[in-house]
Amino acid sequence: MDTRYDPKETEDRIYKRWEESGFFNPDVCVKRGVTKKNAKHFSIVLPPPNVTGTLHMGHAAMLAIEDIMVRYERMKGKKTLWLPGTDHAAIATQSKVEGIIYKKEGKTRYDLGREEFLRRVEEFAKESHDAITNQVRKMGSSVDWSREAYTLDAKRSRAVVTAFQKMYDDGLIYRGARIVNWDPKMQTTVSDDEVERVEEKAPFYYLKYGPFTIGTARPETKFGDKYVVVHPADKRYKKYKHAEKLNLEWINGPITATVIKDKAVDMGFGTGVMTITPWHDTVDFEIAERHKLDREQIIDNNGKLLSIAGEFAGMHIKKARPLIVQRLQEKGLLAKTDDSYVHNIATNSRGGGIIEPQIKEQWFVDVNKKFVIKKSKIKGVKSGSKITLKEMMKKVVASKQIEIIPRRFEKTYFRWINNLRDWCISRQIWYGHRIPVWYCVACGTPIVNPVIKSKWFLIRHGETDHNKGERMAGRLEASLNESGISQARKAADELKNHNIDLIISSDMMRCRQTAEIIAKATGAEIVYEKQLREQNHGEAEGMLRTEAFEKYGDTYSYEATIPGSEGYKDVEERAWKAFSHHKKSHHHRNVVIVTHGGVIRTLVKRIRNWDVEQMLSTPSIKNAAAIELDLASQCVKCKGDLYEQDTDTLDTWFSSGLWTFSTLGWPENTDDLKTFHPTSVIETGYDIIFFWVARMILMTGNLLGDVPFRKVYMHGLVRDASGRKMSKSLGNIIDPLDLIEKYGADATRLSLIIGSAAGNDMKLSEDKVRGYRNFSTKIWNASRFVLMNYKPSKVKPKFTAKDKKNIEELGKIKKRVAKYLEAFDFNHAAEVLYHYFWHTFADKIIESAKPRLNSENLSDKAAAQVVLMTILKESVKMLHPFIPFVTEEVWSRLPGDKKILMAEKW
RNA sequence: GCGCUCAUAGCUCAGUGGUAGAGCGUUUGCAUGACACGCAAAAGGUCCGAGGUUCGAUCCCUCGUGGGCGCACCA
Repeated sequence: MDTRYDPKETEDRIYKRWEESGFFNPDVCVKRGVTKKNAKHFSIVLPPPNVTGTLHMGHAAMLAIEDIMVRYERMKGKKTLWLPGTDHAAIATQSKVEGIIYKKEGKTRYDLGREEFLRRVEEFAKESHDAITNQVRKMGSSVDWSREAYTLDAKRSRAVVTAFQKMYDDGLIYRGARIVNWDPKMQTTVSDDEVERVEEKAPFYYLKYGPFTIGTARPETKFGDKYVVVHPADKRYKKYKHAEKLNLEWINGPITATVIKDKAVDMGFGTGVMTITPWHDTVDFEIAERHKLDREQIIDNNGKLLSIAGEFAGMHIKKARPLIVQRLQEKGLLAKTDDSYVHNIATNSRGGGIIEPQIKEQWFVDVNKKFVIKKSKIKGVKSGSKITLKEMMKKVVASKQIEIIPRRFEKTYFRWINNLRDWCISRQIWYGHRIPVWYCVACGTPIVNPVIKSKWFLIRHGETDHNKGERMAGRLEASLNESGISQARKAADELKNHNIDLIISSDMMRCRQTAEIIAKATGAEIVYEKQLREQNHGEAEGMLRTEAFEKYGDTYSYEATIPGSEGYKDVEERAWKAFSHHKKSHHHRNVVIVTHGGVIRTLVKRIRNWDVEQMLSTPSIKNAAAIELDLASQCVKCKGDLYEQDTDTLDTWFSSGLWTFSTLGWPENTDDLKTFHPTSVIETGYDIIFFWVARMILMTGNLLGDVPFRKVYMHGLVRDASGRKMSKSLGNIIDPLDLIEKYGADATRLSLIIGSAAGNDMKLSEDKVRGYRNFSTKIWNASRFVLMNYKPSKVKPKFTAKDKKNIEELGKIKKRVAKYLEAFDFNHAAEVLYHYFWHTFADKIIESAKPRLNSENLSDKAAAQVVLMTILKESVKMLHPFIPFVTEEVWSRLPGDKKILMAEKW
């Protein structure tokens, strides 16, 4: 044995041994007699790391703490499960991948299209996943890999859909138009919690608004402001009555303003007068709600001004602002400018842009609506009683059914719940769970999670030279040109993923060719249908559009205008008849309909229940573009049977909120669910108490009528040696893998445990890690010494009083450590052990044993040997949860049975 | 503005209603048959300030000072 312990040589080998032993899996522990069948359970789900990259020191701390708990409980004989997994982290991952692609290829997600973009994200997520699971192993985490889960895998997706449906049925999920946080950069809504306020210095303008002076930092929102609000108690504006109308000159000319009195106004701020923009401000929105005021959209989804802005319309707000100020100045409406104004602007914390509030139709979770809690396991709430999500969330913590460690975070928790508004759960990003709602194509009625009988695709043929040349090609035959062929191939490629059974195609050449390409890719049979032929243009066949237009007038009319031709009306009749007929006979098959631009327009008109005008004002779809429809049971409202799924995805926290039970097999009532839920502890950083902890409580309360966990243990943030947050921009990030490489996982773990209390941030320096690396070496060498002096003999040991005292002290240490561990005080547990092993065992007990080990008095010698071995064994066992690798390695070299240390009795 | 939190040795941090602790660092000895990633010693603190409760406060309470964090507002 070497005088230096080499973690690099040891750790991977030992982790492999653990994995192969199967003892990470509680079922194996029971089967192999390590755990009793009827033992109590101890379960933790690993807070799933985001697949946005690799693990940082915070994750390392989390893994260290959880592994201590888990190893301790396992050694104490509990049926112990630590369930690992990863989180798709929808918006964060998408944002990250979008950034990478843009940087590398200069392309946006729209350039790639939904399918290709998602493929790229999945690829990235896979790499992250592999890096993460490798790191989790390197840390020595005793997680049960056989149960590993991903928030976006099939089982978890099923849980998400089931959850959505139940909450929808309970009336807790609703769709409504409300003001939301819109991120123009990522083109999506974000939840209130994901909005991060950043300080900004901006000029503050005082504007003349009739007899009033109003202040604003955002003149570009002011176009539509026609309400002027003052506090009802403000004496300065006493002479203006509520609802009084005033005519005044504004940015783009004279307007009529209405005076509103509302307490939301802060009399002390600025002039105490404000105008409101309900469409783009939460407070203004609420004022408008209270007084039933008009709302008007000023800024579009891209941050550009709408037509209300007059000549500024179409301009980005950033560009428009100085011009608008200039205009105001020219009109004499600018009273003064304050350049020292500092305010907070809302940004999307997940790598997005500056938030522009918008009123949008979105899906929400209603936190104030009562629902019936059917089978309640919540203290103080009877089965069958009614409760709101907010009330339930408060109750479980107030009643101590869930204990938060450290206690002070309860206050933070309650505060958050009190301020909680309905949770916007729909996102316009692509990576995530599609919202499981379909809309009837004809009337828009929503249906949650319907049984889809089949998929129907309407696809236009690929390009021909006639298309390209803007020629009237109705019945005129033409074949695909080169780009038409490649368009068709691309379309066929995507259709491959949909198990196409049948292709119904127009029998004209351009469609036949397209259909054949699709058939080749999908293996589906083709049926030709004459009724799907393109509109007959009669005399005008072969003419340029412009020529025909001159000669016959409107060539796009509903009624036929060209001699010998069909109008759209005629096409609609035959095409719809054919479509309906095929739909009836092939409703159980996935069908691709290949036809022409004009035919698709008329079919879409029928399917979507449009009027003629709407059809005519909607342009033809592009060559080889497809419309995807789902066929399901008849719509309750209009009897239609074609549906489209909502294109939005769910907030990532919707799926992670189910984590404690979706990982255990819910909605199936599995053995795992019965055994391990509610979980014993959730251990996480205090920074995600709202995002995650609170939402798990919310979801579990509604879906299971229970709590997700008994205890919440929150660790602090890991900071650098001078207390700064570790971040890329500061360049002070310490990679856990580097530390492990240099000093070993044991040392890395201990340095994250000792000297840090629950909920308090910890500072980490390499010096500290080095110190604990030295401790590993100490254990190694002390063990070496005990071993090389341990020669079992037949002589009966004769123990001294000191020996007995030492053994007694060992027992006391054990009790103290256990007490600390059970109080989640890992810091002290580890410190006590550290101190005991080094300064009591190694420095005192071993030192004083040295002469006895060389003694001629054999029974005294034997006693010394036995005492040293006993203490060593016990110490190594106690230390194992903290520094599993060295202890396991030492254990394997001790005499006696060769059981694995992680499965020993503590 | 509301709330939380921290202030103890040079540094990083534990801690307790009764004479102050650890690691690292510093100083001084030691190549002592486990270990120099070590051993043996040592120096080093008005426990942020003021007041209060108490027989007694570093600890409990109040106020203050200075850091950190969260939430809300920001027209």
